[in-house]
This record gives sequence, C-alpha cells and structure tokens, in this order.
Amino acid sequence: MDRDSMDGAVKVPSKEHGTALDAAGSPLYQRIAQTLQAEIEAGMFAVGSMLPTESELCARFDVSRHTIRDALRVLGELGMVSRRRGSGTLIAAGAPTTRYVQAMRSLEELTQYAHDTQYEIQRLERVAITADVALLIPAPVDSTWMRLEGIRWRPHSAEPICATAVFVHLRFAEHLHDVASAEGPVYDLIERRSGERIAEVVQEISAEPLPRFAARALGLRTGAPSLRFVRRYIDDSGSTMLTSMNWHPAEHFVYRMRLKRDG
Amino acid sequence: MDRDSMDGAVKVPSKEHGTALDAAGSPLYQRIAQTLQAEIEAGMFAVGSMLPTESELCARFDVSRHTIRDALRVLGELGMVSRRRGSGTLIAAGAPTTRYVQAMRSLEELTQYAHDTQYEIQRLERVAITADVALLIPAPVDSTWMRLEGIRWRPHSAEPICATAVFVHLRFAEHLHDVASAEGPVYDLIERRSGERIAEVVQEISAEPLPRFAARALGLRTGAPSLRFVRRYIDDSGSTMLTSMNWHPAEHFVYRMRLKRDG
DNA sequence: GCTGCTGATATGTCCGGACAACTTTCAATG
DNA sequence: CATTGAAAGTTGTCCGGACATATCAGCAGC
Repeated sequence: MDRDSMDGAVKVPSKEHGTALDAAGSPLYQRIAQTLQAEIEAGMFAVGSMLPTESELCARFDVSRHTIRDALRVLGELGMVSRRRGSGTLIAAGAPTTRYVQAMRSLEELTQYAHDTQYEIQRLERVAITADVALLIPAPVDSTWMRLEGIRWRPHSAEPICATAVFVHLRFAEHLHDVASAEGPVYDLIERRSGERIAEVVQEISAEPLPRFAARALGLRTGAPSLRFVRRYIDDSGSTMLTSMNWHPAEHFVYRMRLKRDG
Repeated sequence: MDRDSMDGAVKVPSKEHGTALDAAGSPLYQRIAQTLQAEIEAGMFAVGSMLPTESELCARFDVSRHTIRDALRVLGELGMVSRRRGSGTLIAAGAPTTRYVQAMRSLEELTQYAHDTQYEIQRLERVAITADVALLIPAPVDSTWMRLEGIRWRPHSAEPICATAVFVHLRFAEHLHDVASAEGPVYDLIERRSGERIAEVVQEISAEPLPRFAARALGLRTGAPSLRFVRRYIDDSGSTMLTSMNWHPAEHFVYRMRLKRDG
C-alpha cells in the first residue's frame, strides 16, 4: 500500500516538474538503471524471472513511465533484460553480456584478403559429397553440391595466396553459370543474385597437411604443412548455403583478429 | 513557410492523435529512420555535414519531437550519425557500420580452453628479449621481461593441449610471485592484482614449426607442424601488458569462431 | 587583437496523457 | 474436456509541453 516503504536507493529530493540532475551528477534514468542493475547482480531479482512492471517501477521510484522506459532501455542494451509487448520484462542475465567484441563492416574483413587479390577458378562441377568433406560442409554423404576449385593470387606476385574449394548448395546452381567472369567473392554473388541473406558465418582454423589437389595447384608436395580455413555461410533457418575451404602454405600467412572491450 | 512542400516519402494520412502503424506495417519512427537512412546513403546529405535540426525534421514529417528523436536514436545505433548537445546531429557515415560482430562475454571464450583445463608452469624467469620474439611481443631487443613457460592439460588425458610461453611486462613482476599456485589465466591475475584493465586483445594465428622448447615439452620433434596463437593484451595507452604464445600440435586442435549479422 | 559575456539555438532530460498491439488468464460454451 | 472469446494486464507508439545544459556566434570591453 504505502509506496514510500519500498523506495530504492535513488533519492529524489526536490522534484516538482522535471529538472535534470536532481540529486547526483548523472541523469535520473541512468541512476535508476544502475540501481536495478546492482540489484539484479546482487541476486535480488532471479535470472529467468520477471522484473516488476513499468507502472510498479514508476510507483517505486516516483517517476514518470517515460523515465522508467529509458532506464529499462539501458538495461536492454546491456543485454541484462529482454522485453516483450504484452508479457513483461524478463531478466535475461545476471551481469552485462558481451564484454569483448570483434566487429567488421563486411565479410571481406573476415577473410582478410586484400581488395585487389584475384580469384582464378579452375574447375566447376556437380559432385557427390564424400565422407571426408561431409562433416565439414556439413551435408549428408552422397548428396549433390556444386563444387568450385580455384586459386587466389596477389596482383603482381608469382606465388599464390591459397588454394580453395567451395561447395555451394544446389539451389544456387543457376547463379553460378558465369561465376568465372564475375567480380568479388562467391558468397557475395549468391547473396546478391538469390536475395537470401547470410545470417551467420562460422569459421574454423586448423593446421592441416595439404590435400593432393591443393598441393598441385600451389606447386607444393602433398602433405606439406598448411593453415586451413573452413567458412560456413549460414542462412536464417540455420542451414548451410555454401562452405568455403582455403589452404594457405604455412610460411606465408598470418591471420590477425582484434577484440576490444566495449562500453 | 509552407512546410507541406518539403514533405518526404513518408505518408501520414489520417493522423489526429497518435495511432501506431498509421500507413504501412511498421511504426512511424522506423519509417522516418529508413527514409533518412536512404537519403544519407543516396548522398542527399553529405557525410561530415549536419543533419537538419530536430525541430526542422518535426516540421518536415509533421510529427512530434519525440518521434523524431526515436528515429535519430535508430540512426545513432546504426553508427550513421553522432549527436552532440548544443551542436547538432553530425552525419558520421554514409552507410551502417559494423554489420557483422563476434561477441564474447569474457576473454576465456577467446582462448576456447575448457574451464577445467589445467596450466602447469615449468619455468619463471627474467629474460632479455631476443630478436625473434621482439617483433611478436612487441618490445625492444634486449629489454627485460618476465617469461613464463608451461603446458596446458586436459583433466584426465595423457596428451597435453599446448605448450605456452608468456611474456609479462616488468612492472607486473611482483604480482607473479605465487603464479604457480594461483587459479585462472595469467592475464586475469594481472588485471585483478594490478587494477590495470585490458582494453584490447590482438590475436594472431599461423601455422609454424615447433620451436625446440615447445617440442620437448610436448614430447614431439623440433620442427613438427603446429598451430601457433600469439595473443597481445593491450592497455588503454596502447602498450602491451603481456603477450602469450601457444603452440598446438597440428592434429588435435581446431579454432572456431562465429560471426552473426547484427540488427 | 584577445578575452569574456550574452543571447540564440540545439540536444538532453522529464513530466503528463492517450491509444494500439500483444499476452495471459479465466470463464463461458460446445 | 477442449475450444472459443472476452477481459485484464503489459509493453509499444505517439502526442503535447517544460526546463536543463552544452555549443557557438557575435558583440562589448580591455
């Protein structure tokens, strides 16, 4: 009944209309967000349960609904709560999530190939998936996919950067007819022509001996040490659109990534 | 004078009070944001110049200031504009930035070692930096650093995961005296005890032959193929706090990362 | 010419209210 | 018992207004 008995750590002394920075040095909605964050971190609200409703929080802190919504928006951006119309505010995490992020503007930054490198396609064929690549794509053994084989070159260099094998799902086969003369990476071609969007990319990096076809393409012996990248391009439903495999000779390639603390 | 003459692509037909979804299927502020985004991308507003003020946009779209602010907040989250109180809204980019992100809650996810792996320290010493590691740390040749040498084990396995060499800046030497008995990774120890925060991590992955000390620790021959990770932990000022180097035997390790399209 | 003040202007914060859209609950109905 | 439908509750959207605070241009004064 008496709402004053459950006030919470945020003092609002004068308060007649709407003056910023009432008590402390930071805005009211930020202080409310900090109070709620501290209470969630302290376990006063259990993860998985519901936060009090907006109107209850309005009463508790004695502020307008707009101010409460600004505070809840801050918690949402921290990943601590998730909100659903009609349902309420769910406490999603006991602490701010995603403290370190690697961000890139485009998928080209993922591959780290310079913009002026050239891709030479040596082969384009329909193939039945063998057991060794079935796990990598992933796809059922004996299912049919399009397979591209090629080499990537630096502009004025005699040495190739890497050998590649790209497996593309059959439903995109029609978009590959002139892939040899097209510009840019294969996934970009597929995304532009089919209209399907890449929702996620999974990249696996490992040290592997060169398979025969890659060794031949690179002019090295089969089994020579190499750095292998397998990139799966995945759509909204979670199924693989295409998988690219790249073998880099061991001596000539370093993959670099940078993570920054966010906030 | 006549504000109707400069209306922009967003139709607001009926409109008497504030009904959601007036014309199309999405809220008004989102449609306004999309309109402005398209205009910026089309070059109608130059990058580096100022967007019209909130009140001008209110007049143009014939909506309240609150709705305009919601739209500008969307553009801000996309990284296209940056706003400054008293100054105005600066157009920061011609297209949404950082479309793909890899996020992690802690740096332990970067290393991908399971939580229950154990780190056995075999050596702790002051060393003068030699030319071959000077570039990796990076540090001047002949400068003095602390060097930790060790092996990481899976709990009930006879085979080690990797051999490691960690170089720690001298100013943290005092925090390493009982590192052998301490829990958790070295960077975490340093961060907790020194109070200095890691602002950034740079990781380099390459295929390298095993150096002698690592080969001995892993029970393999020198020069055997391996996957090497070099991680630099960097403070706010941009200087390296510590650098960790890890050699994984080629057959037993795959580094996996996942990037999602955001928004 | 430089400094400092003043006023205009822009965004930030906060209040109030109203209706829309969605979810959940529960009672009535078949 | 299962299904439907109404009602209550909750968040989303949008309007109006007011004042606070930061920025900048211009002007007066030294």
